[in-house]
Amino acid sequence: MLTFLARNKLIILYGTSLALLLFLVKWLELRFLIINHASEVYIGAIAVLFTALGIWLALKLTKPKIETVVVEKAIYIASTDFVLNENELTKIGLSKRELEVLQLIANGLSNQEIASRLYVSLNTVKTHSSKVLEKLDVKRRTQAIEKAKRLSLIP
Amino acid sequence: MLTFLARNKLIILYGTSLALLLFLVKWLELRFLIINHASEVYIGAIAVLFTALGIWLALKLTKPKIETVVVEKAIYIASTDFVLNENELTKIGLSKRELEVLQLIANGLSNQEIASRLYVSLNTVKTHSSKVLEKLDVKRRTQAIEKAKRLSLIP
DNA sequence: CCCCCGTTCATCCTTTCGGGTGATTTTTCG
DNA sequence: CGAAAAATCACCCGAAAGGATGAACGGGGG
Repeated sequence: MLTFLARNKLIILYGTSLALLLFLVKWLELRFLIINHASEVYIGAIAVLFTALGIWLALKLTKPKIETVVVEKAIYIASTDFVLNENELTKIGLSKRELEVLQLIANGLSNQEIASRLYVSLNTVKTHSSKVLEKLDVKRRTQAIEKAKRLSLIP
Repeated sequence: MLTFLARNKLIILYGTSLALLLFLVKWLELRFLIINHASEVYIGAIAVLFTALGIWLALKLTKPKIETVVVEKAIYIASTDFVLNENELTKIGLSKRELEVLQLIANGLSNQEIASRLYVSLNTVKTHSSKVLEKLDVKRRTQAIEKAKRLSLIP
């Protein structure tokens, strides 16, 4: 019931207004029929009155347009956690020992220092280091470091 | 003159319309005075006509109001942009050239490749490289890279 | 004018890295 | 169990990096 009133609010308003207007017209018509020689004033009044009514109705009936503007707001997230890229690791085929040596190289250790750290000989480290360069398809350890970080093999 | 017209555009338009309406009213009045017994129809027609005219005028004279609603949409972006740590750079005292060479070392270039890139001799690059190691207080370029990244001197 | 700093370049020498070749031992997997 | 892969080790040699020393030049500031 209330929804019916709300939905048809404009129609009811317009209908009531027209009914009132017709009543007003009839009433004015009867009064001016008595004063017969004043018909020109009567007509002029009606013209102005109903023009104003039309303007009022038009302003009431037009709804303002609603325009939605979407503004994208960038929120930056610092990503500092390293996650090993297992896919790349499998693809490149580094062994556990080779990856270990690569990490120590990237930490700035010399071959001899790595050998001491891992309790192996310098020759062993050189062998692993060479395999790392070969599998990463690079020419020197600085390139290996850069590529391994880029591929998320080392942090 | 033109500004007067532009500023009073509505007034002039409304006045002209009213003049036209009065003319129309007078004209209709003369025609319906001839057919005297049809005064009721005449009045009804005037009422409807001028209501429509008012509506038309209102639509022409008023622009529809546009209401703008701004909606913010959050977009999350991982922050990968490097920001140089100027404090550390000043503290360590690397020159522009030295920093440039360090960056190229970290990109995996050999000394000879850096020399070609910068149009200088290999000796010049070795000199800068040595100064970089000295100022960073490290023993080899892999250590320099690691430290420079840690201190946000290079991306 | 002198001093300092940055840039460039050279030379000599040492150390480290990287390529190549080969072998042995250990571990993993079908 | 046997084959393949991984790990370990050795040796030779050249390339590259790094240390030390020195010099020349230009620009800026006192």
